[in-house]
Amino acid sequence: MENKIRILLYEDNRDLREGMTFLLQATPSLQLVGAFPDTSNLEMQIPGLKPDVVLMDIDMPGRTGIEATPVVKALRPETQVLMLTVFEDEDRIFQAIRNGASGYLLKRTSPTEIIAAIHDVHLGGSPMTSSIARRVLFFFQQEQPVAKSKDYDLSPREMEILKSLVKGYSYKLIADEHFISIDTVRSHIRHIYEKLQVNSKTEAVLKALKEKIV
Amino acid sequence: MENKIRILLYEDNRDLREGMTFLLQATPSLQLVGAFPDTSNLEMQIPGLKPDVVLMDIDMPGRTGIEATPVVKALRPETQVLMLTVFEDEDRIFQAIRNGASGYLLKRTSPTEIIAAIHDVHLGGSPMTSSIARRVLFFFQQEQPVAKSKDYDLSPREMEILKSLVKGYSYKLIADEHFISIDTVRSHIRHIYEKLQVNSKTEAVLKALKEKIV
DNA sequence: GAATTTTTCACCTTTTTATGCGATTGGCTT
DNA sequence: AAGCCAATCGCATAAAAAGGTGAAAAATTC
Repeated sequence: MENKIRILLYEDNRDLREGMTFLLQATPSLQLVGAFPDTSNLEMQIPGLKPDVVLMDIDMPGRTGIEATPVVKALRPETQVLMLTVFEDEDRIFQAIRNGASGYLLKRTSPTEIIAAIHDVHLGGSPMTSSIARRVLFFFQQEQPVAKSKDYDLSPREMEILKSLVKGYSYKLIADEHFISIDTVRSHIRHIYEKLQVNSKTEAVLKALKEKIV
Repeated sequence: MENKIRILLYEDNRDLREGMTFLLQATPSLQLVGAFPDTSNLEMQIPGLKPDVVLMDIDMPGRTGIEATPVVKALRPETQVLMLTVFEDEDRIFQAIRNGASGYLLKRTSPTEIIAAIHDVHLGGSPMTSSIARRVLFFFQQEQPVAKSKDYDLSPREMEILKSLVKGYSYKLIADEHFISIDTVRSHIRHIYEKLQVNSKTEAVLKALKEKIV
């Protein structure tokens, strides 16, 4: 069998910590390398214990799990952080995600699923309860209300040239990049302007960016 | 027992469709109200069959599942759409999500899990494979590099001019907008270029947008 | 109140863009 | 075979933008 997955647990509630410890130790594929009630020695423990997966409670005295997460990622980027919490509020979820957490489980998740989730993050997945996933998706849907990009019917070549414009290139550079003469670049850009209904590089670039035609 | 969950299936592959049909019909809590190889009659089927959950293949002849999803949500917002696909590429995932899909499963997901996922969406969750969840999370983490908006030390006036540049204005327009001479505009823009380390309007605009100094 | 920065303006030169009016080739359609 | 369009190139002109140099009033900082 391959090497055991090294687990480090941060959980302030003693009963929960001991319960989890028992669960983790009972699982042959996992190796619990530490279990602590707070993250005060995080800076020593992460490099020392080299965990593959950190199980992180959110509410802990001192530094919260959310605050500790980016520290873990900074100390050891390959370590995956799995948040474990009783709370399901939006703010915490997004903070944790932005801080680099790779998964987000509710504590009422069954032991079997927790074990499965640990394997999951270790394999590059992001386990989360489906209710949390829904919140994340919902947030996404809010984000980009306008995903429809009008069709300006640019030819393939014109599209390439437009992409170069969006890189901020001059006509000369674009010509070199595509091995065509500067007059050809002019020609293409003329057509692009017609189709996009603009008449300057800047306008074309802005339109391309705003309407995501690049 | 409560009412059965009404399922509508769109899947062009006949074997898969029949397999799914069998699976769904064998599940007492679900009621398959239709199974079609394409979405050509979507506009009739959704209001007629009133599905609670639509299982939507992504690749179908005619209208793809991604295109059909917003139509479903428009026709019947309370219907949950669950994408079923063999593909795991970023674009499709995000398109589907933005178009209103509530879950995203890979076809290799086991029957048990598919059934579980259906119950899940119906209860307001968003089941997705953990690998897809990872992509979604990763996208989130990318999103906000807001923290580091370098300080280019632009003066208030220069900032205003830069904003006008980002609107795509010409020197002349900017001069008019701010009631100053075109030479003054030039002067400001020169200073902006120096500070931003660029030497064209387009580059300045791109830098302003990318680094959010506007 | 002296020094510095910001904002304003001017003039001049060179480079880059925008636009008009061509043309040729090759591929695809009818 | 005729016609269309995409992609290539050329030349010419005008407009816009970039870059150099300088300078003076106004505001801010020290």
